[in-house]
Amino acid sequence: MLENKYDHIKVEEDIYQDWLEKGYFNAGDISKKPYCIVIPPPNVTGKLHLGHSWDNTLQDIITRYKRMCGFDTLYLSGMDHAGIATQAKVDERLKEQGISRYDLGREKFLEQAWNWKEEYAGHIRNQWAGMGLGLDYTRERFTLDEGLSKAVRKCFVTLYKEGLIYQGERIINWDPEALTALSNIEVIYKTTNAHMYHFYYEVVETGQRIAIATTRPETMFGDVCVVVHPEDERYRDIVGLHVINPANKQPLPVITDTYIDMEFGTGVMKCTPAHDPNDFVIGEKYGFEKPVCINPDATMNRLAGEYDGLDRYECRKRLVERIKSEGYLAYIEEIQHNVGYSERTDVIVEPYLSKQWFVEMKPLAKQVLDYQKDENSKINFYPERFEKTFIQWLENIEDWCISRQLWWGHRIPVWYHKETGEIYCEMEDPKDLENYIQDEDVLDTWFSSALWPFSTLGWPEDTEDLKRFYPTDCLVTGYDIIFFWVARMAFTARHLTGNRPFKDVLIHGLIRDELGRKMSKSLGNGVDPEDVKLEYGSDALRFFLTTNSTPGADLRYSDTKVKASKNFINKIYNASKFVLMNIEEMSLEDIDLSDLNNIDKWIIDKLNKTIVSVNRNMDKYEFAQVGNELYNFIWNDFCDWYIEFSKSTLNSSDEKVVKATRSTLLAVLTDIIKLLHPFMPFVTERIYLALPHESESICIASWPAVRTVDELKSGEVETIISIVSAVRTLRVDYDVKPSLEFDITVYDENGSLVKIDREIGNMLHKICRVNWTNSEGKDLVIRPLEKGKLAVDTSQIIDYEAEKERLEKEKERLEQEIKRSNRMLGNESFILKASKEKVQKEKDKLASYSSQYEIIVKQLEEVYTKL
RNA sequence: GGAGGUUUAGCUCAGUCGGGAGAGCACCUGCCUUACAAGCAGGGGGUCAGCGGUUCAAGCCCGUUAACCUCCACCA
Repeated sequence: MLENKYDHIKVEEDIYQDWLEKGYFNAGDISKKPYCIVIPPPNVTGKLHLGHSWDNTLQDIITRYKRMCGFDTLYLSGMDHAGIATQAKVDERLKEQGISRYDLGREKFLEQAWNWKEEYAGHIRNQWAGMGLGLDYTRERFTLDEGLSKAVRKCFVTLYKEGLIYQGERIINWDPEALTALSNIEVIYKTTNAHMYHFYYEVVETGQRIAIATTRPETMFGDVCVVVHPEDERYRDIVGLHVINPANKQPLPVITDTYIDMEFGTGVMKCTPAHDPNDFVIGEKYGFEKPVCINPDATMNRLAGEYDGLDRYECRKRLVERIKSEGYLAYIEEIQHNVGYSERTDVIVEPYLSKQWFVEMKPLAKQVLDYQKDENSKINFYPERFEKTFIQWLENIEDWCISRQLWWGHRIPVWYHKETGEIYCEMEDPKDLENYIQDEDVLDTWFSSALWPFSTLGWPEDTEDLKRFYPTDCLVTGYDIIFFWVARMAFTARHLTGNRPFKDVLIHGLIRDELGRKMSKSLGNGVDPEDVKLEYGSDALRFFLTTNSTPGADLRYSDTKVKASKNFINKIYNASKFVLMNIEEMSLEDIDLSDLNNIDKWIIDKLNKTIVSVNRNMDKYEFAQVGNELYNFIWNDFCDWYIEFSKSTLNSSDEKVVKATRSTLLAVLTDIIKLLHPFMPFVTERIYLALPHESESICIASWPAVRTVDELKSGEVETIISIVSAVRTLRVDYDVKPSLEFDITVYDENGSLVKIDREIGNMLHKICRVNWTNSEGKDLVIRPLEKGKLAVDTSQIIDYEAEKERLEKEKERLEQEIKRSNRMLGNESFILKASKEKVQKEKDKLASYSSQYEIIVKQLEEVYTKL
């Protein structure tokens, strides 16, 4: 039995633990077809936020749906070591204790990091439990575990041997706080107020001055030349001569290159090959040295002379002052330009010449792009437009810097021979390990994430799980990580497994606060899923998250909408209570749908249509549609009409009628909670177990199928509904007190009296007293129905003036409709070109309008005689 | 500079095959009717951003303008 009042905390407690103990989420029934979604592994850096709740609920909905549809469903659990992010957190914790990671050393630091991981993995699992996620924990993986480390190594060694991973000295993005290289996409460009410094450079040979601009004067200690366009008349005379670098007084050769844009600035560029990617290319091209003048921690080095050891910005400040005092500062321009910041540490990234490991992306990207042209093996994006984003990025891809100067991560599987310097890169460690030194660096976190869909299933071993569940069926993730993750999984999968990593990608947006702002720590506008869960329940949060946006769109958190979801759940709970208290000791075997009355058949028919449509939309990941349909069916059709009708039929003296109603109530409710289960697993389980049930848990119950019942007489229930609605409206129009009596007569479209069903009588009885008599000849209010009309004796209360106004208004509306309809039907092209059904439909409408119009006009005449 | 998105009721958003504009919340009126006041019944409210085109028919397709948003690239 259900508790009298719906209490989400009580309903949601204990259920999850039971599910886990029974092992419903553990895949392995090989008699069924497999279905697999791997969880996007959350970082073990902290608690999960609302974005995770959204992402995970979508995955959970799909897998619960598939499980009920009879698939051997694997929703694979796992977490990500999150290199930089976690290392920063552990650093921070150590700092609170007054120690740095260098005090500890690599080994001890990693111990700390593993402790951190265990701690946060526990928090994360608790949060998953709170959200009700049907994860298979027996297969849980961690990006740094043994198996995945092996996969990472296999990937690295393979690509290395194919020449697709290489070591090179390039300009990379350097994070001077984390002291590591970053990939291009880990740099966030922000428009920043800055200065453009224009300095004078004196030509050695002639003494003339030219102006050159820079935004980063401190890098001038690394300048090797100045460059002008070969066709630039202004500088023709000084090409081949030298200018004095005002920073260090060293002469710089003036060279030409067509890279220079004559229109930009003064048309002269200083070239700093070690601190700028474009300058690097020029430096390479002309064989210049590439002097580095900044240290990894963003202080200046010896090349900066008197500024040696100073922070880069302090150096900039002092250098500019000095140059100014020496008379070589032309002017300082206030500008706005894009400055790169580290995604993780938010410090300004330094473009920096450094020896790093790279993946050559062009050939790998090409494989994916070719593959996207094959309808049968491409990755299908939902919504489709994100495929374009994906493709454009791959088409313009640059090599991926994968080495990181961190400790927390996969150590690069490369050893250097101590004497020969020869490189060793194999699956096994070198036999004579003492003769080698391993590369100090670790791999980008995304390098291991890129293998996630197959590494978690056992790759590179040819495991049963890999054979069975790979390629996975669907990946659910936000559009913000298509580049970081989706694209990289696509190419590793294609190259290493010869397959797509997943058939479908369902993309969602970002979750925002009530005002549409991104949720962030600095704004303090984050909403904690735990708080929402406590106040409204996990089911309500899940229903809100998944039925309030279209795929790919952002979602605003809305307290009132979560509350509305909770109210919906309460409605279902109460409806279930009603059903339970009316089905007596009924069991599933007692359900008999063979002899139903029209209203029973009507709700079953509505249910059938709902099931068909829900299935279609579930398969398209259109969960907002599903939510809407279920909401309308349950609230409007089932609760507002069917349950209300049932209050009458349940009291019937005819046993058959009672049985049919009970059967229908139970059958429909059972299907309703099954249809809702993926969205709100807790409350539906609670109700399911309170009802007579087939399975020991709704998690493993079967998805509803369309039920066959005797054919429904079309339109009859709609007619009843329209009569009831018409009377209700009348009652309000005339402000009828419940004690007043109505005499009501209903005529069909041919003007014959319609016999009123007991159900209608009972429905109306709740709002006013109704007598079903032939009331001809009395003072009547007439209201047209879609077919036929309704006559009500309201002689005691009628207000002819008000009635006239209402009728005039209705007459006008009908006139408009008739006009519109006539215009359409009078249009030859419409008759000729529109489908037969459309034309017939329009004719039917016109007929209905016309008959209603006639009724109104006649009634209006009546009313005018009374005025 | 390139790409994409958004614009529909007071607010937040749906709108599938092109065929009479929808929901939730808010608002107004009346109801504690024995599942539910977290509720019931009734109601008001829209130039579907503007302009043009295609079509018998456009919120939907095409073009264009505007405002806002996002991503990518980025120049001394």
